[in-house]
Amino acid sequence: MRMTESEWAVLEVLWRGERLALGDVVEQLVPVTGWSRNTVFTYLTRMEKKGLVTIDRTQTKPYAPAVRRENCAKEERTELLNRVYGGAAGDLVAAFLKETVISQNERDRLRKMLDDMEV
Amino acid sequence: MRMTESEWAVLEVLWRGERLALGDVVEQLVPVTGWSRNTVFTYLTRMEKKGLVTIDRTQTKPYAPAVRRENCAKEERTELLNRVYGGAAGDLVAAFLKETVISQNERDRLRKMLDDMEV
DNA sequence: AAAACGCTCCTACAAGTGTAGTATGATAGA
DNA sequence: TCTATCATACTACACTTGTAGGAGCGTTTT
Repeated sequence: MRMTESEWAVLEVLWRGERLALGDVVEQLVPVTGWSRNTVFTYLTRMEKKGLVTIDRTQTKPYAPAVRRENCAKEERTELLNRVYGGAAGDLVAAFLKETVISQNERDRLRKMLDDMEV
Repeated sequence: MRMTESEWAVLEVLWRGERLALGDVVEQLVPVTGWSRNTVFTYLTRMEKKGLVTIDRTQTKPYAPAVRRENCAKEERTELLNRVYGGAAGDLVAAFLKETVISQNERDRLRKMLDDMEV
């Protein structure tokens, strides 16, 4: 299931470190989103139901992510790849390369990755 | 605004060619989605309101996309790039390369693109 | 202790999405 | 021409998402 941008924003905060108290989450999220404290709380509890967040109610800092960032990133990548490019990764990568400026270093890194794929 | 998978599916059909009659859309969409004819119709009219579809009610084949596939693909790419990678295209491309098998030809093409970016 | 503040819970409500059913008019075969 | 089918329009309804408000409870600060 695709995540909304709001949910991603919440997780982004949780991914930044250890368990957090509501106040911590609010503090980091409000400048970005402008949400009220209750809105943040609602997101957290709804996301618990969906298995995106864990809430350990015995702790003073109950909130933590229930999913790993890299897994979510992968799902998002795969979803885009399949839906928009029918799985043709070459095309997708080409599109990104075409429209983005990538530094010398990055280019070298990518070239190396391509080379390593040989055989 | 992000499009849902369902909306993408509808557009995918419209992008395949010229104007279509409802029956045409239904015929191509139902095998993939299993939706009822009415559901298809509802999507089309709702998507007209959102500016995703044009309906020319004077024609026998009234339905056509209102947006170009490549533009939508670009939006989706950009959205992913920014939300998940904070704009770092190199990382995103690297992630795709790492997890996907890309043919010899594709690799050459991508290498060439990287080379062409020099200076 | 009374006031103030933070946390949790419950409730709410509009807009958007998924998924049709129904009614009505147009059309095309039988 | 009668009937079956298609298209369009309108309506519906549950669920999700965005965005809180209020009530009750524990804690900290006067």
